[in-house]
Amino acid sequence: MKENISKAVISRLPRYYRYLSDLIEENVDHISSGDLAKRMHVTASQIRQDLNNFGGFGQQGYGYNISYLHGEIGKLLGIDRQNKVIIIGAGHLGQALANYQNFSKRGFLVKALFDIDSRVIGTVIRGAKVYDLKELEHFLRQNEVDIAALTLPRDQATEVATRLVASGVRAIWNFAHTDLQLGEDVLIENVHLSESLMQLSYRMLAAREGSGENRKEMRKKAGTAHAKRGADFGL
Amino acid sequence: MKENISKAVISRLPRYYRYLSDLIEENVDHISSGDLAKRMHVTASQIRQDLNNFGGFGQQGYGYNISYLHGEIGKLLGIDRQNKVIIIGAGHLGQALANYQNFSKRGFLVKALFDIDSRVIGTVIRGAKVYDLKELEHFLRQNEVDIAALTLPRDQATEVATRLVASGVRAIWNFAHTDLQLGEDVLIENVHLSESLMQLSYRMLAAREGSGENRKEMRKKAGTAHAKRGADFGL
DNA sequence: TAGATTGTTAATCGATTAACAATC
DNA sequence: TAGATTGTTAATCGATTAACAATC
Repeated sequence: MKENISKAVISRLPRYYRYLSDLIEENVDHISSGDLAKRMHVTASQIRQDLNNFGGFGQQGYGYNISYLHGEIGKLLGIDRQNKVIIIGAGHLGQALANYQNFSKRGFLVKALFDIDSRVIGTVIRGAKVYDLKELEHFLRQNEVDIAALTLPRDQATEVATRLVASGVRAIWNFAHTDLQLGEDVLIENVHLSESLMQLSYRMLAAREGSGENRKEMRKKAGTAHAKRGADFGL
Repeated sequence: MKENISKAVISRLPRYYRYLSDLIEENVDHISSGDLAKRMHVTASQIRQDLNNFGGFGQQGYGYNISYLHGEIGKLLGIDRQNKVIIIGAGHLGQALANYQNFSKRGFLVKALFDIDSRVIGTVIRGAKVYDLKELEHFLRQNEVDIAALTLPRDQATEVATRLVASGVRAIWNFAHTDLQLGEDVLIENVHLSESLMQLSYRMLAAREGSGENRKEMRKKAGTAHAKRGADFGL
């Protein structure tokens, strides 16, 4: 197994895992890189290169045994074990995560939530209690925690993250719209929802321009704008 | 302005935008690529290359005017206009999105939500009404919609997406854990939360291995495992 | 003007794709 | 065995970084 797997490869592993899960559902027991490539709309070369970063999971003339490969990728992703998660911020997003079935299915267990709002403190969400944020350090002394999800406003994120790290948490799943600058030994995975939405918005504009339409003068509905404005701009 | 901007560049634009917003808050009025690079932990070269895909926004010997550059990137990202959004699935995640202030601040206006659960149908979230999903087509005939966010279970995603596209929606922000296969003219931006979490989980394991520890035998807390197990595995 | 810093070309690095010998 | 398909090397493509002349 290679030492440094590139981020691009890692980002594709969960997708392979998902497609293999689907194939198991369909009772397929093996598949070639070529056939999997067709399903996933990638090249067979990429699949073989990606997998061979971790070992030779296939067999010449046969392809890949699906349940074996599924298991191996699961191990790589740490899905074969339990990961204890706490959620800081029990607003809608925090509650959405706590309720999300896909996580517990993959071994991510929400052990507690934390908030500063007395209206949610003390409530229980899918078996996980919402604590007062003041009790964070106390909780972390008593309980092992692998991952902390930050679903709180940007201006509180840095302070809470610092407290988490001081109490030994080494992996943060950050939904706050800020770049946390913590120690080198702290892993941070960012989910910046508004950035994702802005990328979609960019692509919408680019697509409109690509189709020969003008940006400023355009109506929202592509079809309408086309008819009304197309002639003005050399379409 | 170049024709085809790479996905890598586009994905960095919102981050530039955010840092520029922060600089405006700090009343800084211009900055060199070198200083911005330091703040953002990227290379100055990358910043200059990225920006020059869209035009020469800077000035030799001076740097970049922040409010001008901020405005230009905003235009590129489509933040200077209103984008009408509907949300399909008024569960926790859908409600989290509907409540998210950052979106409306950037011109993304939630016009309506849709659900099949009679307990939420008819309620109003930040001024947006929750409709019965049956009324989707009727709503889309009466109202312009730029973006539909899909926050519903995986097994309903494809069907709803097909209906959206049939009714003219051309941009989908997909939170369902599946790859939607729609027409070439339909833009899809995926947010696969569980894949993000799995990547974090992968990196946790990789970090542990990198520090010379054994995976199977290890305790959860790195410090403890180190002391207890380090000697066993050639540390 | 002199100094600073951009815009842009060239060099490097990394990731993807193609090709094919190895082998099941 | 013959055919299929992997694992892996080589070729290509693209993205990042370095360098520097242009210029404010």
